[in-house]
Amino acid sequence: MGELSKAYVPADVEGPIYERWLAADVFAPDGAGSRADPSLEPFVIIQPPPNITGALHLGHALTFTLEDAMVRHARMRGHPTLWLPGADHASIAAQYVLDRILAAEGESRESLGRDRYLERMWQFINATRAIMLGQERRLGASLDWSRLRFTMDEGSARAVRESFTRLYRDGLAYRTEALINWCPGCRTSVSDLEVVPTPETGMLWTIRYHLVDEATGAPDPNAWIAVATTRPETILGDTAVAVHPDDQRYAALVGRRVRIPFVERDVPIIADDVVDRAFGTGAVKITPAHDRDDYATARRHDLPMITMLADDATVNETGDGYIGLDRFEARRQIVAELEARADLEAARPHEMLIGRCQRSNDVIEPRLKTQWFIRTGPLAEQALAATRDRRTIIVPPRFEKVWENWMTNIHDWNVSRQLWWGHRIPAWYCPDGHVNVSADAAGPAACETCGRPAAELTQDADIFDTWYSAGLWPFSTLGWPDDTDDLRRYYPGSVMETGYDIIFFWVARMMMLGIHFMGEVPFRKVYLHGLVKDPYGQRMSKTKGNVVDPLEAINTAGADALRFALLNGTAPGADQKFSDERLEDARNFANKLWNATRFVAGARPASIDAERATRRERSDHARLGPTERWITSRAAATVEAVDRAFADDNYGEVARLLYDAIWSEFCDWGLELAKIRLGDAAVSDEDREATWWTLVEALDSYLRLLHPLMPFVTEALWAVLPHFADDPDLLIVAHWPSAAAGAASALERDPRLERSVGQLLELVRAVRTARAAAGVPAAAWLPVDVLVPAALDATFEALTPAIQRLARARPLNRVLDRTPLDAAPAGSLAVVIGELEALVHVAAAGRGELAVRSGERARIEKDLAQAEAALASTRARLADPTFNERAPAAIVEGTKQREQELAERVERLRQTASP
RNA sequence: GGGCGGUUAGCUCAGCUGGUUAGAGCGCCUCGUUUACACCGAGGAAGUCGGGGGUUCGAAUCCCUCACCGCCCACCA
Repeated sequence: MGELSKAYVPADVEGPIYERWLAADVFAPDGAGSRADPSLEPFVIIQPPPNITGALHLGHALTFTLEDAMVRHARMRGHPTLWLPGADHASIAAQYVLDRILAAEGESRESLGRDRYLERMWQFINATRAIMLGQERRLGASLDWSRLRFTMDEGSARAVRESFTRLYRDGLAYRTEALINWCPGCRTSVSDLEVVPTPETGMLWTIRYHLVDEATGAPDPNAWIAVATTRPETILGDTAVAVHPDDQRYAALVGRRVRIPFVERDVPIIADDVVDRAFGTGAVKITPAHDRDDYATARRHDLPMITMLADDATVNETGDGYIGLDRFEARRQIVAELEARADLEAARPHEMLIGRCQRSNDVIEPRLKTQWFIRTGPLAEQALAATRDRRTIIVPPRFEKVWENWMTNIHDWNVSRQLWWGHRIPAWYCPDGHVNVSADAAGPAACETCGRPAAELTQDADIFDTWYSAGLWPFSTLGWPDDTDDLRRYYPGSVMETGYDIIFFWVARMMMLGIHFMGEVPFRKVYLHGLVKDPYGQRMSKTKGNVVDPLEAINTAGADALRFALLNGTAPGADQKFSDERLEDARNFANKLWNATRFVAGARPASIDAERATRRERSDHARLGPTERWITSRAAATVEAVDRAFADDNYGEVARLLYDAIWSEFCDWGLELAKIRLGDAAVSDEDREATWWTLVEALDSYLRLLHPLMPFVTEALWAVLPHFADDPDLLIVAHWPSAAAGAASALERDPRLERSVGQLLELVRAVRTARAAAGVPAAAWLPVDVLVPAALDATFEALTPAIQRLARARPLNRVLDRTPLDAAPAGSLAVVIGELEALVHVAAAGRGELAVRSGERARIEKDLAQAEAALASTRARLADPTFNERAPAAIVEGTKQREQELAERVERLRQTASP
């Protein structure tokens, strides 16, 4: 047995313990210290590799805590566990961050050039990655560091090239010119998911387009069609005006032509269902190259598509008179000019949704680009089939609907990014326009179509969307495309744990790519956690300044406290508010546990010497009193309840259960009861030892149960307890209490005993209440008479010293019949608990008059009124024939019993209220 | 425009498939130098379970509806 310092200082225990785990090599499924049973199914967590861009936030802390709890739980149950650490290169996010750092130094992407920029990026991310991994250790994450991976390492690169080549070969990757989301700030395309619809008040302008006179070919100054638009600058790219086919107002105009101002282009008026007759003027300008609807309309009508914006969102060479102007400046000038020409019919504020870049917040411009796309239709179908036939389940289930909806309406995935930090698209183009896609890092030896030598081929300048390599994570990290042992053993994963906010970004892509390349789902279960918000329910963000730094929380309260605080408030898929109070409460809990263990360690009977106390012994059953059996039974009940909560993936429930069991049961009652026998000189050594071993037994179980949530403090405390011969040195690899070979499986439930002891504990509570109500000094001894039914006889006898001490009740007299109670003297309070009745003689403490004094009388009368009301409603129910007829017998019986108890309670209280 | 979640004590939340008098932590009030812990212990005050309707012997729990808050999805210029 070891020693515990008087004060619990998390910082002193956490660091050294993590080092011990590392030294013992217990994290890896095949580590030297692993005690995994190879015949059990491996438990594999797929974790979202965090972005290398910076420090971890509380959301990460929740992720790591949940996953670590899952892994530790499975590890203790004997499963080989694999939790593979990693980092995501986060191309657009990383470039965004680095660009800002460079800007502060007066440099830029352009000034450095691709090679030097990437060099700089590696420096940057190597530094941030080290910080990030250090934070994961501080949190206690039991990741298998021997398998550390990165989405930009060679293994990922190979998987990216190989997978993309196969997708291309299978017709699931294609290159085409299409309308994509362009972020002028990031200078790249982004996926639909990265466009954030932002409500804004813009303007809706009504503009006149003059009809072209069919005879002269000139615009008619007196004839026009008015269109409504929120983006007048796109006039420069208009190639038609559309009206609804059934709109009588414009029926005669369909087929006529109008003159587009500034660019002086004549375009047709067409009819299309897409037009909403009720909106604006009922006529819409069509700008195919810069609007999603218009693009679709143009394709139906075979209209020309004119791109009028450059990459930096200035007007390009097609925009006569406005060339080089920023889009918003061009808009301003165009509106002014239209007004000057009297072609601006109206202008009014308009509420609308503007697409903004998730990263840079720039207004996204839809525009035409030639890019690579993944054909998601067939892939999504497979992913849907997998969730529908439950090969992968989603927790909580309500997200299945969201999943279904998204997967059935999925669009093809634009994977080209005009960025530098990421995996280069493995496509090479020959001057004749032939496309070569190659899994070879060096590219094809020659054009596969025309045989031109490699030197004449040029590789696509673009890189992949970050989520492409992330989507390969579950198998690229296990050696794919090679057929490795790891891949065979650890694919598919058991649980994919992540926040619900990246279900589409990441989970969906892993499912689609995993099924396609591996022929089987990448994971059996998707566990989604919620967002961690500030105490006011606001999303934490750097700009709001309400971000809680996990490291700071760890430094002030300890990693265990942070972990417990996060889990204590969690339910699958539910957001939680995080506050200092929560953290403090968790820290207090760790402290409580520390002190309870310190007490148990220090309470070792002298008859067990230090040497003997290094080996765990089973408590001698014959010597266990009701107290000991109660402690054991409650611990057994907790094991059962915790197992159920784990099975339900309800980690918040696990936390609550253990908090209550350890604090309110084990500490408040168990330890206090045990102190009686431990400190009683009249008790035999053997009995005292049995009591102590009982405490060790219960505490040992609680530490095991709590370990997945609070690994550090439990590991430190477990070290001071005696262990069985087959226990390991470290709790992290010790058996789970309910596991078959569990060291603590001797715990047994005894519901009848729990009820008996429970009633006596209630008696203690009632005496305390009476004492407080009557204003009896805490130190004073109160005489108490108790009427004990035969069934409670033995238990009462055994617990008498405990009741005396805990309630400060002395003399504690057993009375044999009710007579003394019926003749309750003034200055005595009657107490009725289940089968027990008692009289607390407060008068004996010099407070007799208080029993009938106004304050106490009001109190008793209130209790009486409550009891009478309860009795009345219970009787009313029993008098109802339909209740007796339809309610289950057990309920009816219970209600009858209740009626009896209430009647007696009312009688007692009446006597007390009016002596 | 669809869809999801939430609404329980001053605050943060538990209350599973309907069944005694709805619970916990924090905060608040009273008391406490009992040899694990004041990051503690004992006791207490505090809730018409968002509103309305329904099903049922019985509803915080199931159904309908309304209100408010939050989120997701969606091509109305």
